[in-house]
Amino acid sequence: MPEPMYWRIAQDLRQAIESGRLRPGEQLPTELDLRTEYAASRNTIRDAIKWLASRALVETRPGQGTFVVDRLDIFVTTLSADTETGLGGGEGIAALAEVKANGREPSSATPRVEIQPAAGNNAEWLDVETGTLILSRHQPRYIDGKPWSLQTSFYPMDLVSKGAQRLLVAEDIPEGTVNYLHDILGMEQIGYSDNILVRPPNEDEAKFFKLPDDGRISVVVINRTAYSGVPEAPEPFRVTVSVFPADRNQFVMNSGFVPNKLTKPVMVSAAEKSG
Amino acid sequence: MPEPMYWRIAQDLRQAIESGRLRPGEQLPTELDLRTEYAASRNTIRDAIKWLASRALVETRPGQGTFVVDRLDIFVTTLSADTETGLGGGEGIAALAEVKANGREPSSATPRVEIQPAAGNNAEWLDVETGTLILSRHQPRYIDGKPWSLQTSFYPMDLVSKGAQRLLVAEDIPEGTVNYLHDILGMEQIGYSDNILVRPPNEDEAKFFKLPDDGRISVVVINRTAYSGVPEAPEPFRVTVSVFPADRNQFVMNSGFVPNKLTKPVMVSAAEKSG
DNA sequence: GCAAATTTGTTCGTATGTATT
DNA sequence: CAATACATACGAACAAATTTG
Repeated sequence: MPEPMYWRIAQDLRQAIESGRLRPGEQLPTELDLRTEYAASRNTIRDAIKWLASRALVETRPGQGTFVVDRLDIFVTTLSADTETGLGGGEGIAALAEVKANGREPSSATPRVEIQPAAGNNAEWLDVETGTLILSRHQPRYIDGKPWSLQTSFYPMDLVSKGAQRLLVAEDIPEGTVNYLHDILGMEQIGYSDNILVRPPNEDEAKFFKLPDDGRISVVVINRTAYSGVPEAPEPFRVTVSVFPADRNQFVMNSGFVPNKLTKPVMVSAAEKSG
Repeated sequence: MPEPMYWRIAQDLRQAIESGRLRPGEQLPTELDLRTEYAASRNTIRDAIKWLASRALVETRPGQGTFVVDRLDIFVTTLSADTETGLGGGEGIAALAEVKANGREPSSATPRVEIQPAAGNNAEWLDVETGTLILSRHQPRYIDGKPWSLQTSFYPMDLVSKGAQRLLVAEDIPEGTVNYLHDILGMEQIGYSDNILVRPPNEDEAKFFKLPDDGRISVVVINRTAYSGVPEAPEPFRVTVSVFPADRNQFVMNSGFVPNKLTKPVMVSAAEKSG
């Protein structure tokens, strides 16, 4: 008996799920049933279920039972710039257009606007001294009414003093801030740099995205620094931090010439081989 | 008593970690010590520790104890094409150069070459019928001797019959296959499309990357389809699947004009706010 | 190299609480 | 309200891994 019992039970159930014997959405036998089926104690059964739950293969619902996870509706965001509009992927109109092109309905909540001292990453990316006041606009975004991403943009205050007053207003800027800043200040976004990382969600994020509060589903964080000015000396004028739940989002980056087709999500089978 | 005891204990320990009272690498009190400290049973203490472990705040080592996780050495991979070589980010020489530019030593194991029927994603991306034989080259890659990524490339067999014999040989192609195919067949890589997703590791991956076998650390999968031919009708000639552990890798994508500086990893503080 | 001590891992049993139907 | 199902919490024993003497 090299492997612990809870592990062998978990493998058996996993096999049942991956083979399709237990279908997505289907309920597993109750802990008590499994207890007799495998001749193990309830705690051991629970350990096996935890093994499956931590891998997002099943989910438990108090008072109801344990269920095979339903495959989520994956959404794909294009991060590279739109070849036609030149707009950055995932930004303003480009993002909305992509959502709509997939036959889904985007919406966003009223932004929360704050003025705060720059700190850490933001100060560095915006190339300002720590403590310099900057403007932040925080906005939850939805697809088909379901939480999709949490987005916070940071701007130097001098954009406001130069005339971009609408940045201060807690109202959506439907045409996108890139377009707005271009119209009002003549600023051109000449490029941007995305940093992509994965980490466990914090409490706010878990709550907003309705992620299980055990941290097993990570979030993908995209830190975008946008530049204006001249190509020889790009100057940062905006930092946008977007947070997406990792279990229902994929990202696409195109470079050079690629076929112009709608990007479908990649099917990820649990049995996938890489070794 | 609204919150369960294990949760309150976990929060207390989390606070100790985030405040710096417990430093990275430091050992937590043993389960027995915590048992008396919090006047709880050992199982309850273990539930609290599991809460922390599932969020990658601590790690347990059998026979030793529980330790605050040491911050990992984050490596940043640039996915966008090198503006000078035009080579795809993360590919062959470009990848090696990036690693070396960071003062680190890249290496890779001997590739495993196989001929197999195309299936699923690969068949679709390479635009061949399911079951068509394709060539796969699988290669583990290391940085400073530590496992960094698992990479598998798929090629249509006709590249071999047209003369790219070295693809069949289980030997590294140091100049990169893009350069090799260009030299031997005159093929030009005119673009590529990356699909990025996050999922739990499979068993092979967990073993290779030495990830905890409870699935709490995900892997980032980058599916790159590379195209050749003419811009009006790009044709796929290679699919590369790269798998990276999510806890020590970040990715950068540049678009347009951005400052030409070495990309540093983003510091991700556990106390990060987004809401 | 071995034995003892320490520490976490696994497994059982039991009781009570909370959410849902 | 009652039944069902998962969640939390206690206690206990032995196994396995590691360090220490």
